[in-house]
Amino acid sequence: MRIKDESKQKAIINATVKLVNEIGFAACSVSKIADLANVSPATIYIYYKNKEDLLISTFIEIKKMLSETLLVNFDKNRPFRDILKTFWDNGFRFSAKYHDLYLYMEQFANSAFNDLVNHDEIDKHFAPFFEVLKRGIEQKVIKDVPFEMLTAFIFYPMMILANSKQCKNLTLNSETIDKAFSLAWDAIRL
Amino acid sequence: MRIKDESKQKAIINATVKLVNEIGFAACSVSKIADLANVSPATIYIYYKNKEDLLISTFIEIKKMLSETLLVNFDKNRPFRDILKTFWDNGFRFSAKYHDLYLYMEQFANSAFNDLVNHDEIDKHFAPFFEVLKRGIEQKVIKDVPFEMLTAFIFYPMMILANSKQCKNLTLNSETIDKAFSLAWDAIRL
Amino acid sequence: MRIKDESKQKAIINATVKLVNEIGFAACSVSKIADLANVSPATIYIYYKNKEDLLISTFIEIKKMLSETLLVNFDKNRPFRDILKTFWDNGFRFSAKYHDLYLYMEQFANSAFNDLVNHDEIDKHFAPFFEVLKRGIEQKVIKDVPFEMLTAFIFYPMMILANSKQCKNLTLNSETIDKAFSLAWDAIRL
Amino acid sequence: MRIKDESKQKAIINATVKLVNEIGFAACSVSKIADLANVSPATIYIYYKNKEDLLISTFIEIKKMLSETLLVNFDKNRPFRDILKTFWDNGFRFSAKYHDLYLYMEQFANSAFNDLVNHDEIDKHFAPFFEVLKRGIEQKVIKDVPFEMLTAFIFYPMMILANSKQCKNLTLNSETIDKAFSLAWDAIRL
DNA sequence: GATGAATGAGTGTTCATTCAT
DNA sequence: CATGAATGAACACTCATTCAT
Repeated sequence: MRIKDESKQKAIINATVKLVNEIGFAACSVSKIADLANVSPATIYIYYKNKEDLLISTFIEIKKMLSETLLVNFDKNRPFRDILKTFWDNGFRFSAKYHDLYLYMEQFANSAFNDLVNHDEIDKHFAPFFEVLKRGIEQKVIKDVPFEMLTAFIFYPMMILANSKQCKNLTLNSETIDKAFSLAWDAIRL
Repeated sequence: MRIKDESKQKAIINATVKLVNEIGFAACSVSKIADLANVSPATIYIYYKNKEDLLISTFIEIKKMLSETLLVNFDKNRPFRDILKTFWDNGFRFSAKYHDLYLYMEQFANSAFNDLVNHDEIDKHFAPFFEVLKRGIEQKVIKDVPFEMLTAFIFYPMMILANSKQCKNLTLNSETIDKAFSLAWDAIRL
Repeated sequence: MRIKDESKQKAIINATVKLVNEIGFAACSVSKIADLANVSPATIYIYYKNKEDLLISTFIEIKKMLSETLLVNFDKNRPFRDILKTFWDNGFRFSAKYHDLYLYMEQFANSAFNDLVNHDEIDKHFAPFFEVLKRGIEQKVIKDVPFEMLTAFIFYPMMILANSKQCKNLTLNSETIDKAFSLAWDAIRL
Repeated sequence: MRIKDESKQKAIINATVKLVNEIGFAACSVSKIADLANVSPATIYIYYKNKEDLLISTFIEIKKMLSETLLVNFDKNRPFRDILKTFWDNGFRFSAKYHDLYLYMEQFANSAFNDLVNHDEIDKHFAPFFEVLKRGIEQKVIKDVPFEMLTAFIFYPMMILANSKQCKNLTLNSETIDKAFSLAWDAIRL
């Protein structure tokens, strides 16, 4: 048995991401992806059960990458604000470095496919982040409100600001990123 | 000649919104909409130039409704924080009252169709909101940062919190809504 | 009872002919014709039983016009060759003057609709022409071959030569028309 | 992978030709062709880019066959009249043997599709025929008139006479074919 | 007489997926 | 493993025609 060609799978994923960004989820078909990836449509079904599986797997893959990037330089012994700031900076770094992946992630998360994803599985990768928030509440550094309310003022503003389509007039640089963080921090700190 | 039956157009819009919420944008076809609206597919093309036109027009209609709802009880002479709080409450009221419309709006805004919309036209309806922010900055009540940064901490957290799909574990009531507002306010105030 | 608006009917016929020439029979729809004629699709059904009736009636109308034009200056007492030459010139005059009608006629005659036409009815209008041929045979001026063979060397070459689409490189003027007639005449004369 | 089934393509072409003859160009739809060919509509799009491509390719294929048939027994050293007579006989042979193809060709040539064909490409196959005419003029055997005028008295009468729909009352046999040729020859000879 | 609204049936084409090689 | 051929079902959209006014 030959081994599955990893370069082919990567080509498929890249094509998927690129195409979704170019023409959107609805217009994205398996054969168009195959064309762009320079493989046969049938080949895609070797690597993925079906179209849904391809789209979902790609999403999960990206989410994993994001969680890994977010945790770079994570040191739970540093001051609470600094830890959050590191997350924040890492998030923007990811959005800049892997912009296509980032936009795919957003389109996916707001599509009907999102309902089909096992989010508990994904949340595991973000566990350290939730741990930090939990300690922050316990140590009375941040407000004692539900997690979802906290993330609504940390994660989502970040996602919007990092989304070039939604924020056309805002240039992202270390200055604006810092500024934005001060808003996020003010929102949640006690 | 027969006169245009307004109830038909309403049925088409309702069916569109409902279907997008049920099965998502990508899976939403003209004939499915027609079936749900109890009209012939051809009838849809009397009221709309094509599928794109139907989806965009529906989006704009909803945006208009939202802007109108946001401005209820708007009184520019009240204290700045109160004005914002009124916007905030109106936003959640809209999301509760017209939940389907709200979810449609979100899916649309994150789809590829969003690029086809003339956003300047829509922004006009939200002008009073931007005026308020502008005055807030001038009067040194809120932080002097770009508009898009301010809305990222007011509008978008609201949209996330009001989106039942994204925030499954958060019950919205006047208490949580007030609490969330205090975070938004802390984010932007000086 | 109001009287049928003759100008409307003319507009419909003109639109039909123009559209068939522009986009061809297959692409020609009732609503497109209605648009071009500036009437409602329903109006067409006041004047014609259905689309087929419209197309056929238009064809017959044109054929009638052609037969009338062919008979201009017809004088059975003139020499046989002169009579034919008059037919010949009249034919080219018609094709030049009513070029759109001419091309419509050709497209129609070669389409499947042609089978639906009562050709005996049309042939009546061309009876004088056949009479002339008959006399020509009797007087041993032209070859004694079946009518259809004679027309194949008079009518059809004329139709081809007068069809700008088929004969792109041939300029029609009195000289070339005369020249062509000499070929036709040589073909049939004894 | 499966290999392209040549019999399928042939079935598609046959169905196309047959259907055009039965119901005409305008009424001829892809799904009807697919039904008659016993393939899925989608299969047609494996062999042809679209409907237009199918119709045009079929036309060109037939034209090529015709040109090959016309050139059977072609010997440029025989007397000029004999060469033409051989063309003439070959033409009628083709029209009899491949009557459906012949009628398809005629309908196509008089439809709007004809404008989309690259006629220079087709004319190449008929080059020997034009060569013969050219030599005939040079050797002062036939009249010195434009090519299009000559073909109008050779090709087109032949096409009409061979078209059973246009010439219902004329039986084609070697006698009538010879007779008709004498008219054509008289038309063009000096 | 004249109209635009309304439609079921159809259009050409693409879809996600499977099959044979 | 990898492929292009093959497909039934669906797609967005237009058709010829009728209806109510």
